[in-house]
Amino acid sequence: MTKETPLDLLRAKGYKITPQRRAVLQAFASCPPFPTAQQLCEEVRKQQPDVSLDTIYRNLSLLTELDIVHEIFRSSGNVYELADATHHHHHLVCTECGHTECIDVCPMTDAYEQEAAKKGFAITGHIFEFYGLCQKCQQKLHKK
Amino acid sequence: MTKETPLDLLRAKGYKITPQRRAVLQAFASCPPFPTAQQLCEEVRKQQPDVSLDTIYRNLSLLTELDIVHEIFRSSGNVYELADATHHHHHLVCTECGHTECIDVCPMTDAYEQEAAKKGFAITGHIFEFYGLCQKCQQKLHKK
DNA sequence: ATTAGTGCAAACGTTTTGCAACTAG
DNA sequence: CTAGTTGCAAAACGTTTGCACTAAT
Repeated sequence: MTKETPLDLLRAKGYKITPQRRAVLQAFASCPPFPTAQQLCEEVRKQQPDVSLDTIYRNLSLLTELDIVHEIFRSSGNVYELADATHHHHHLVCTECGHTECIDVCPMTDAYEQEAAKKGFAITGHIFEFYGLCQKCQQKLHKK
Repeated sequence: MTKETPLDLLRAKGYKITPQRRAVLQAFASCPPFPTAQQLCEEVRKQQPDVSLDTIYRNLSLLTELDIVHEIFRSSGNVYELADATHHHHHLVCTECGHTECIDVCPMTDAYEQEAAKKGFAITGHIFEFYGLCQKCQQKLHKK
């Protein structure tokens, strides 16, 4: 029942703990929710001005592979969230401004797994996202 | 109860019916399901060799805006589907090869709308996608 | 010492843009 | 006629790659 930290997991898999890697993980705490690679990079650069954006990308893709972070596709660049910190949830995304909030519901059931299995699919994950207009954007559009 | 065709809708909104636009709409029929802009372009070029890819993009974005087609984000380039032809459904996507199938279930309920409304969101749409491995890719990975 | 990780620069693929020419209504 | 549409070329954007150098183990 010991909780494995991201760093433990990296070590366990034989990856090195570099200052850059530490910083990427920490950056999530001080970034807006669902940061882009860019935003994370800017955050990391406050501590380590010389990190390169590609290092951020490389680490994000490693962390995604290890399921330490989740990568969420957006038409205008992907965003990330720390996996372990958050319990399972889904998102409300404003189609105007991109503002994102979490919503504590999940429709996933065994029935879907079975439905998928009929087609030969083994489900490993799912996304359920709502698109709409946040309050601000509703007002803005109303005035026009 | 008259069914509005995509062309009617375009006309009604004051957009012109160009050969390129017709061809894009037709291309969906002869393309693999969930084509990319590239694939649609190649299909259109069989009839009209000189269409430019940007015209395809411009039309897809217009058609998406009018909800005639749906744009689905993928990390490796977005894909499209004709909205009207298909009843409401969701997708199974293979994370290895990208193979996509439809699944005839939808968990959307009023309860979600209300939950979202509490946070000031007006929901306009949603996506529910399952990720996993298709049969082929399961076998392939098993052999390794 | 060894292997993994880094920064740099350049490349990549998708999508968007400005513009002058064209065309459907 | 004329507003909307096109093709072209170039750019923008997020992301990935090859390489020689550096650093964690």
